[in-house]
Amino acid sequence: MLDTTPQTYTRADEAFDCLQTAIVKGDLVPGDKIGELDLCSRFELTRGPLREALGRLESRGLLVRRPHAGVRVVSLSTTELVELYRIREIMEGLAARQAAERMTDQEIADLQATLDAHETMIDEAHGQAYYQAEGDYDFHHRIATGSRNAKLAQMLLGDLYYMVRMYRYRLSTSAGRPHRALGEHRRIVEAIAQRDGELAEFLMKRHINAARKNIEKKIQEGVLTI
Amino acid sequence: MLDTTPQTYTRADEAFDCLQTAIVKGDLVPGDKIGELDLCSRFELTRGPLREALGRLESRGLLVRRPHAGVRVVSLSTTELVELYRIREIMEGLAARQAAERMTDQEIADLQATLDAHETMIDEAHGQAYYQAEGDYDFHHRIATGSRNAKLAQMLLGDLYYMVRMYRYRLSTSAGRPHRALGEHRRIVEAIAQRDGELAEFLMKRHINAARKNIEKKIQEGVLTI
DNA sequence: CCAGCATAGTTTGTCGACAATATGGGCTTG
DNA sequence: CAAGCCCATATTGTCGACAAACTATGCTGG
Repeated sequence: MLDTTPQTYTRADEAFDCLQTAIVKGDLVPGDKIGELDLCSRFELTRGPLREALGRLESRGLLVRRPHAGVRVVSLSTTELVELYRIREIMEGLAARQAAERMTDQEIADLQATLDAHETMIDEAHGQAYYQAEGDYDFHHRIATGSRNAKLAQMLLGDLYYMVRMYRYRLSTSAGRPHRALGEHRRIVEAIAQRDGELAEFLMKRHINAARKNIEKKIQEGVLTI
Repeated sequence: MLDTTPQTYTRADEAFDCLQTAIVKGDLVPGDKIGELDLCSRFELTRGPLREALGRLESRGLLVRRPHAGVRVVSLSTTELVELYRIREIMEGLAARQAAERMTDQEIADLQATLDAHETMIDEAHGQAYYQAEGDYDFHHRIATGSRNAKLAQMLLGDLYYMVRMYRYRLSTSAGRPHRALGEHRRIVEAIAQRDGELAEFLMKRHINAARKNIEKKIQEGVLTI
């Protein structure tokens, strides 16, 4: 009885994944009402597991639900989106600090390899914001798990990232930003490799702060309308 | 259509509240398995709403669920409990900063009144750790909501506090700590009243840091065994 | 012509029963 | 006598139907 891997994928889990990806990909647009039986027919499942999944999504803040009145995808205001980045800033800062203290050498090497792959991706598909976003997500994902702080990783990966990604596809990254972001990533990894948690935290916070300011600028320019 | 208050309390919400309070109060002990129909008979409801509530609780990390194998209350290791306080430290620090910037004068006055009431509570029931805990909770609750950062408040009030409270009733506060904590609270509110966000953040972080160290000390002394 | 209300329709909340799967006990076998 | 296997049981996952509540349409009255 060493590896207990019953690993039964329940329909509710399936429904949860389907809905979450549908929301992130933008198939389910924020704001408009979505009926339960519409979702049932779309994802080939019954209302029981679906409702369970809806409850979970609501609890995570991706859906808002009013009794007897249906469920709709949460639509963040511009200020709420900015507030989200304020939270990211401190939480990812902590993650970077703890990652610097706790990541294995192997994990750090992998992380550096990831950045190399990321660089070629940017060079090849110059302007392709999608790959940039995925690479960026991968980077932050590894640091969150590398922190060895289960609750922190859960909050980042389970709550915040999905909300950020949900709005990211609209935020076409500005011209030279991918390269600049990559440089920032590189410096963060350097700090982690040197086991300098304090510096890693500082750099990560500044990195996310830059992203936040970038969004705020776009909002003020009127480029971004939510 | 000014105040849309249908506010229908659904059975699932009821189940959610019942379970959450039962977990926090310690009626449901961490670790041991709890059957669904046991819960149904205990709270007078059917399995449908119950399962929905279970999904929500699981999503929030208070329950851990294995398919076909039942559900059990999460049991934190000592390191996980300490990690929780690391997260609290930064998040409540941010909350204090934003509260200093955004709370209304009225809210600040109420907060000060709360501290006064809290002081008399401590004097009257000296040693009664329960009231201390509730007053402490009230204080942090007000600051979280006062931050005007919806997501931040949701994460603090919805996720972290319940987990902390779940373990708090075992952590009998040490002798002189209530008075010291009250003093720390006072200084935080002072900083908020002066609209000094930076100072408020610093003081709040130090306040929670002290609480964390207090717990770590007890763990090392062997007083606290989870 | 507009405002307010009653009603019909649709959607959600809830319930009970059926099917699938993990746990525990007894048995067989080395 | 111990270890591994098999089966029975109980619990969980899933489904379809009924009841309650909100939304929207049409009507009446001012």
